Amino acid sequence: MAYRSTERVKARLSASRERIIVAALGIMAEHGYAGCSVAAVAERAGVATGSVYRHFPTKADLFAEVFRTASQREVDAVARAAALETSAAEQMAAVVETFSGRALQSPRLAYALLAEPVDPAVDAERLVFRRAYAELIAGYVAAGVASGELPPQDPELTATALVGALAEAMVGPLAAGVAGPETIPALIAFIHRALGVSP
Amino acid sequence: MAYRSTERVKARLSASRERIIVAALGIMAEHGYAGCSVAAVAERAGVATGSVYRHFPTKADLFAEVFRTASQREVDAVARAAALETSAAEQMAAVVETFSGRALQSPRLAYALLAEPVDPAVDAERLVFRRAYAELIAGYVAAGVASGELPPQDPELTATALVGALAEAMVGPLAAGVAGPETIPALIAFIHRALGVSP
DNA sequence: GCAAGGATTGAACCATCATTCAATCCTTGG
DNA sequence: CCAAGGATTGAATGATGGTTCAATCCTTGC
Repeated sequence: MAYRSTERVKARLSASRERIIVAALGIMAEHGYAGCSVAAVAERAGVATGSVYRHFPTKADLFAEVFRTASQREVDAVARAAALETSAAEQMAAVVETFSGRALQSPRLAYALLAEPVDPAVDAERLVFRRAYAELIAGYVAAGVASGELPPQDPELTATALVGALAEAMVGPLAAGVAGPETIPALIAFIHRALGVSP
Repeated sequence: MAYRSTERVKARLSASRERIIVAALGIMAEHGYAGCSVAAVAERAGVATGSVYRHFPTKADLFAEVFRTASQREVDAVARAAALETSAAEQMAAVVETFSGRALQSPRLAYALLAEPVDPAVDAERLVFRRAYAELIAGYVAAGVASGELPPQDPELTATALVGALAEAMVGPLAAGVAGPETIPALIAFIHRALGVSP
């Protein structure tokens, strides 16, 4: 027994794995999911095609993880921004501003995460992403209802519908490349009405 | 010149074409877009694989037309139901009821039309579908704003966001197979709030 | 330095379908 | 009935791109 994987090797392995994920994310942000062949990801990561399969059993598994990582980052950013606010109305305004601001900052990535046609197995990960947003929003809605700031409603349904509204309202601007400056305030107004925020 | 296509032949051709579209729709409704190989469509239509290409230059063109046909049917049904109502509030309630009712009636088809991963060229057709709904709704919203039933708002944005909300709220139930009986009334309540319908 | 065995390579492999096309069948006008 | 030529067939073709694997390289402990 002359070889057993040691810390140094393990570190290199996990660095490779990380580079592959970062490379995949980078290509997604630049060329969308469509540009993400395994060969392209491998080349950008500086490894051979076959090495990708040391770390991920299939391409779908790799991209499930990529989606998970990227999505988590988005949800975290939105949650962080919303947590600075106190009322449900302000929290939701922060959600919209952060979500749209980040999406417009990286439109290609946002489009890939939200709407680009992808492998069905990866698409499933999108549901998780959207549900994470919905959970976040549902929390704010429930608190708002409990405190009397918002009228009685099913927080889950409201949150799900709002996620859909937000995503749909962004797809147009993302395709166009920019959103008119009035889009985001108008969207916030819409969402405030939908929540039943009293004017 | 001993052969020139005659009426009878033209009729047979267009019947074939129609059968192909119907077959494609049927398979979509039963097995989703994923089950729609050209060979499967051809077999169901009772023609050879190659004959499909007498009528459509590519598979994407075939399915663009299939999506267009199916979508138009949906939009028409919704428009017909909404046209029976007079206030924006009632019109939107009719939109939601018709849309969700039909979706839950043919969940597989609804999922394919709304959210299933498809060829990018076909996906583009979905945008048209969603925009058609948005236009329809925008008309009702604009009328409601003009009559003073609804508060001032950008009808296009409201309509787009509502389409997103509606679609998103249906994806869960479509995946689960059924919607709880309270889902639709709750969705109507949400949409009424979002429109600013006074209670 | 060396043998053991894991890590890495990248060209070959292969599965999946969309698409094509040579052969065949049918329809038409004479 | 015939010849012309379009319609139809379905097996072969081909493109794509994920996946594999024999060969090679590296690392480890002695």
